[in-house]
Amino acid sequence: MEHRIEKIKKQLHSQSYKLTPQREATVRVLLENEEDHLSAEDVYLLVKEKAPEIGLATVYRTLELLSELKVVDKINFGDGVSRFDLRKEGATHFHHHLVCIECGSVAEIEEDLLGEVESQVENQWGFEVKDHRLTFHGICKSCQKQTVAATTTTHMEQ
Amino acid sequence: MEHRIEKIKKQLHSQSYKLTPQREATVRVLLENEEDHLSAEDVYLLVKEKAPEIGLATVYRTLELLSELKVVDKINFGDGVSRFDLRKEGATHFHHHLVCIECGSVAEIEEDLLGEVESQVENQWGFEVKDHRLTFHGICKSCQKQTVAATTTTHMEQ
DNA sequence: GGGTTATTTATAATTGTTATAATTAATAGA
DNA sequence: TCTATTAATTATAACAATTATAAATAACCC
Ligand SMILES: [Mn+2]
Ligand SMILES: [Mn+2]
Ligand SMILES: [Zn+2]
Ligand SMILES: [Zn+2]
Repeated sequence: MEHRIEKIKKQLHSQSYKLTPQREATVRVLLENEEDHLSAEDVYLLVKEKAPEIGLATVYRTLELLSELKVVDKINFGDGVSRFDLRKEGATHFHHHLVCIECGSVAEIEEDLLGEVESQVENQWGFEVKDHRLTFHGICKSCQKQTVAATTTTHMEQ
Repeated sequence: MEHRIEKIKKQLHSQSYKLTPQREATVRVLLENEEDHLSAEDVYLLVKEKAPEIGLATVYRTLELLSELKVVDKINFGDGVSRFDLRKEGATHFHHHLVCIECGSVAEIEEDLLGEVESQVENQWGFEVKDHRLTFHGICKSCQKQTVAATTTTHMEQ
C-alpha cells in the first residue's frame, strides 16, 4: 500500500504536481477499493469518512488529474456515471471486464489476450494502437448455475 | 433503405410496438448517417429538419426503445454523451471502433476478430459471452503521416 | 361512436459534472 | 522571518444531458 502511494507520489512530482492530503486520501480510497468500480460520488463519500472537510469538486479534479497521469482509467458501463479504475500494479495495458447482464456483477481479466488482434489491426488497418477498452457482456458463472438449477427443478412455473 | 426500415418495423411489431411517424423519422436519420456516431441531441436536430414538430423526449424514448430491441447500440466514447450506432445489416456482433487520440476521428471495424479470445474467456473464466464492446485508442493512418512529415521537415520549431 | 390504451408533446425536475470566486496553503526570494 | 506569487481547495452556482410528469392526441377495439 505505502509502496504504491509512494509510486503515485513520484508520478505526480514528475509532472510537478503535489500529493496533497486530499489527493492522498482519494488515492487511498481507490487503493482500498481496488476491486470495485467507484463513481466520483462513491469516491467522494468514502473520502469524506476519513477527511470530512473535502469538497466534491476536489474529488472530481483529483480523479481527472489521476486519469491524465494514467494512474486510473475512467470507464463507463452504460449507467449514466463515469467510474474510476486503478491501473493494476505494473500493468502495461488497461484490463478487461466481464459484465453480467443478469446480476450486474463486474469481473476483471488482467491477462492481455489482445496481442494477436492488435497486430492484426496495426497491419490491416494501419492504425497504431496505444490503448484499448474491452468489455464482454454475458452470463457470469454463478448466474449460469442458477439457470441450470431452475430448469432442472420441476417447480419452474412462478 | 426501405428494406431496412421494413425489417425494423417487423422487429417493433414482434414486440407489439408501432412504427409511428416519429419513430420512422428517427430511424431514417440513423440510416442516413450510419457512418456517424450521433448523440441524442444530434439525432433530434436532424429529425427536426424532416419533422419539425417532434419533441426531444420522443427522440430519447425512441432511441431507448431501439436499444432494447438491439437495433442500435448505445456507446460512450468518454465525452459526456451517449452515442447511438446502428447495428450493421446482418451483423451478429457489435462492431469495433478505432478512436484517434490526435484528431478524434472514429473508424469502424466490421470483422469480428474476437472469436479466439471469446472462446478463451468462456473456457478459462466460465463466462458465457453474449456481446462485446471493443475500442482501440491510438493514432490513425493520416495522423501518422502528418507526424512523419513534421519530423522530416527541418522547420520543426513552430 | 365511445371507451381504452399507446404515444407524443411541452415542460419541469433531476442528476452528473464543470466553472467561478473567495479562501487557504505552499513556495521562493528579499 | 516577512512578503509576494503561485497552487490547491472549498463552497456554491451554472450547465448540460437525461428522465419524469401531466395534458393532449392518435390508434385500436368492441
Ligand atoms: Mn476494473
Ligand atoms: Mn460505429
Ligand atoms: Zn451474474
Ligand atoms: Zn487521427
